[in-house]
Amino acid sequence: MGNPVEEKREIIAGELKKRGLRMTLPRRVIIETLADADSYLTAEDIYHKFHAEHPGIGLATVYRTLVLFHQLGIVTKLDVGEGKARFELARTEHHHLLVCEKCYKVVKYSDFTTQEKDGFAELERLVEKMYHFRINRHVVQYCGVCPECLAKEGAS
Amino acid sequence: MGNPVEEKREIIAGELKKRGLRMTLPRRVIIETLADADSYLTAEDIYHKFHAEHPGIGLATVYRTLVLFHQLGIVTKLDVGEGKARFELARTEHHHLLVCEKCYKVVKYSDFTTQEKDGFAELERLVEKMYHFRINRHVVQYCGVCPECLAKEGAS
DNA sequence: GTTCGTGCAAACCCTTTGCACAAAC
DNA sequence: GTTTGTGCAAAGGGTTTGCACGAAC
Repeated sequence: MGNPVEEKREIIAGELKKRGLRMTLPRRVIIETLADADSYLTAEDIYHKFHAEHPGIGLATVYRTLVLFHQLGIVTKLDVGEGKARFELARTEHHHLLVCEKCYKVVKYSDFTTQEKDGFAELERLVEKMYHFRINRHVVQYCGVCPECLAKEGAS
Repeated sequence: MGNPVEEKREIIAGELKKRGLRMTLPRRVIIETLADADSYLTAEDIYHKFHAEHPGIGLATVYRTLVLFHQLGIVTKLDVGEGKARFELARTEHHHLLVCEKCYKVVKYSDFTTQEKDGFAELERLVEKMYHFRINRHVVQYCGVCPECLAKEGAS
C-alpha cells in the first residue's frame, strides 16, 4: 500500500479483471509513466519515457492501451488542436486548463473557490435538463499566450 | 449593406488588405460557406458544400485558408478529439459547447445568466494574474452523451 | 510586371490495423 | 490449451508542402 502508484495500479488491475482483461507488463509500464508525469503526455512522450528501460514495448501498444484506458475511464484525453492527442490518468481532483496557443503548453490549476465549484455543478444540472444530454464531465480551457511566449514576443 | 454575410466579407477584406493580403474567389467562397453554416464544419465539410458550384477550388486551398483565417482571428478552431479539426467564423457572441462523446455532435448555447457571465469574466482576470498568461478566450465544453445516442444505448 | 494565391499531387505525421507470435489465465 | 495482448510493418486519414501556373494588384 502506501505507494500511490501501486495503489492506482491495483485499482486499474481490478477494473480490467472485471471485464476479462489482463494486467500485462506494457499496461503496467504505461500506468507508471502516466502516474509519474505531472502534465499531459502524447503517446510518443509516453513511449520515449520508458523506451530506454523497456525497448521491447512498441508504440502501437501505447496507442492501443490508451484507447482501452480511455474507454474504461482510466485515462483522460485532451486535444487542443496540436495535431496530436494528450493523455493523463483520470483524477478525482477536477481541474481547469490554461493552453498556450503559441507553444501548446498546458498548465492545470485546481484551486477553485467554493463559489466556482457550486456554480459549475449547478450549471451542469441545468444544461443537462435543457438539452437532454447526459453530462459526464466538463472541460474549461483558457486559451492565450504563456509567459515564456509573451517574453519572446516582446523581444522580437 | 443589410446582408450580414456581405458585411462580414467586407470586414474580412479590410483585415486582409491591412496586411497586404488579397480577397480572392476561394477566400470569398469559404467565408460564405462558413457564414451559411449553423455549426462547426470540418475542412472537408466546407469543401463539399461549395464543390458542386466551384469545382475548381481545391481542398488544399481550404486548409491553407483556414490556417490563415485562424491566425488572423477570423475563424475559431475546435478540436474535440475526433481526429479532425472543426471551424466556424469567430463570433462576437460567446457560447459554450455540449459535445457528444459517442457521435461527436456539437451543440452550442449562449443563453447564459448574467451571473454566469460575470463569474467567467472575473475568473479570467484572476487566472491571468496568477499564471501570467495573456488570455484571449475561454472554451467551456460539457462532455457527455446526446439524446440520440442515449436512445440508441437504451434500445440495445 | 511583380507579388501573392492556387491546384495538383506527393509528402508528412499521428494513429489504426492485420497478422503471426507470445503471454496471461 | 484457450483467449487475450503484443510487435512489427504496412495502411489509413487528416493536414501540409513543393512547384509551376494563374490571379490580384
